[in-house]
Amino acid sequence: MTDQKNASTTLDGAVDSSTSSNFIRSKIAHDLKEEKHCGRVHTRFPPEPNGYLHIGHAKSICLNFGVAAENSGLCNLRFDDTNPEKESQEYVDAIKESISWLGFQWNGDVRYSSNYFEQLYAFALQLIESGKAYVCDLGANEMREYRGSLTEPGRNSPHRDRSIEENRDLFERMRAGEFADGACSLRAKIDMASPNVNMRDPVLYRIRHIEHHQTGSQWCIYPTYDYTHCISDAIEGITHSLCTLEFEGHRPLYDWILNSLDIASIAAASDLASTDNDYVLPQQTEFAKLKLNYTIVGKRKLKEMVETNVVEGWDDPRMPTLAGLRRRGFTATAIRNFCESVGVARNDSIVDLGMLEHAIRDDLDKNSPRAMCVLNPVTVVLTNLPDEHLEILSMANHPKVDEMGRRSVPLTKRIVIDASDFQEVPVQGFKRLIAGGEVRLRGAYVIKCIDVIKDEAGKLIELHCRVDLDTLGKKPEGRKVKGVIHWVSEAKGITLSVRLYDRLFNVENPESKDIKDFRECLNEDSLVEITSCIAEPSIAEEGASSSYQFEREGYYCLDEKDSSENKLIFNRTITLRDSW
RNA sequence: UGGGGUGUCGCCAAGUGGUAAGGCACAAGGUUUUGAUCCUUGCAUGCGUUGGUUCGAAUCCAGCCACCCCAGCCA
Repeated sequence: MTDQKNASTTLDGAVDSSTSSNFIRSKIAHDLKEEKHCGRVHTRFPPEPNGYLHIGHAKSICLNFGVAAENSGLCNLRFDDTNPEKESQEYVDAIKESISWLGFQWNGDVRYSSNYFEQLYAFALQLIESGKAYVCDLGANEMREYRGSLTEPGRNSPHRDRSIEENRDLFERMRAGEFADGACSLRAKIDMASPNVNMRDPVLYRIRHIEHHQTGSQWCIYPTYDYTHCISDAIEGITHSLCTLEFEGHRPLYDWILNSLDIASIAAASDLASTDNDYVLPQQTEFAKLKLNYTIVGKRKLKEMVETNVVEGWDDPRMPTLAGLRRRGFTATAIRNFCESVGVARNDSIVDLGMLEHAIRDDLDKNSPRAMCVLNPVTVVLTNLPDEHLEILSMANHPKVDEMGRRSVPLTKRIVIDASDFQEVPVQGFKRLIAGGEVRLRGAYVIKCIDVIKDEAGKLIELHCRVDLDTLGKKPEGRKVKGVIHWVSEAKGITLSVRLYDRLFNVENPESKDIKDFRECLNEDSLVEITSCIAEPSIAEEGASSSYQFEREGYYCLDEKDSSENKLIFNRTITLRDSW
């Protein structure tokens, strides 16, 4: 397991404690008051290990772990691994890693639905014995025909009335491997005419002669989600089974399965068997998924983006995965605050990316040390300084937090400033350096541009400026200088690369049905790399932070994966707000 | 067209019959050696719509409209 200590990358690690009411919190409070589950609150986060976790999962994680913690309850981590075809150990590991990073600790050992395969099988036998399940030989296509449509009832399978003995025998032989994939399945005997198509004799078990990442070749029949999920919840003593809205129509099935089983046998198979709690069945409650504009959170599409190299991997900093956001420089605190601010409701909604951006700026502003880095360097010669001038200036690491200490910044005769901070003929409202004008060098002196040096083609070579030596730490006399720009010593600065990230898609809703292929709306400029940036030397010193606010530019973090000792690469997490 | 859901400010979202919280965004001021942060102010006579009940309705009732989910041996 990963270290939970470093879960939060912030200094204080505080998550906003201001929580607002939502219908799930209210329901739990109500259930507690009624002593519905003997005062217990036990939730679970149940991902299928078929991909990496993304920002949408973060909402569910925060909800499940959050409501448990708020009520002195527990939250399990359970991998819903009933479809080995799409799953892998790599995903299991990545998911655990992301949850820990977010700062949550699951109750006890990691669970797997596959832990319960033997119990699930026994319960299936129980259903067969009570005449509530049967083995059906219909193929997938035939089954679809028999199911009817949204407006027409289905028809009973010709195998629906097999005897209990025959069903038991067939099911045992399914397990024993006597049948090929798809040859038959175990189905619940409910109602082929139900207006809820989920209740038209759903499949409980299917045959798959395939290796499972947890159980190897032990099984060749695998239980379906609908059959597995409710029973797994019941076994783990889950009180509140929280899931997203699309499972709403499955709730009657969730309840049907649990109510069709002998409750004493469920209680006996459950984690609560050895306690003196009265056994109460879990209840499913649905909430709306988190969607973000300009973002795709569909696992299938994210996977496709990885596989077709639209991005460089699941942890590409442009990805909405937790691994990607982390590499981009998002903190766990920011993500948790964001999830809290978004709330939990039943409305289909698309949250504005601005909310996520606010959450990360808010956290980083409070906790990131400041440094100066010039992205597009232009040389400035401070003409009235001696050639060998070397002055060490002390600057605060944070403008408001003294405890973050100070750093040393060298000033030399030749420095660099950003190309965008100089305009020979300024546009209206420009308050940086202009020919003949003055500007403050952040943390240092006021300088005045006295000469603009160009080559024959008119291309800017360098700027000659005079330093007003009487302006260190004080305002110049008799005039006001409104502009402040950042700078770095040309000789003492260190060269590094910076990756500027932007949204991956240039349309608000890349998951909209009007868009056939997400490739149509890819933002070509989602990654721009600049390789000749110059930063103050403190960022490469022993014990330096891995994330900074590069003043006047934005928040950046070291890319640990691609940086090497002689080549630092910083990822831009987010720009500063820019109201100019 | 069957069933299940949802409609409160540009985006989230509280609100559960007593006269529309909050956040984001936006706008205007102020502070500032980051055009950042911070502070202050503004931002729904209105709660999909039409009727009804009531002294009083976003909240209750009826109709209508819009959108979402369900016809995998996926989850």
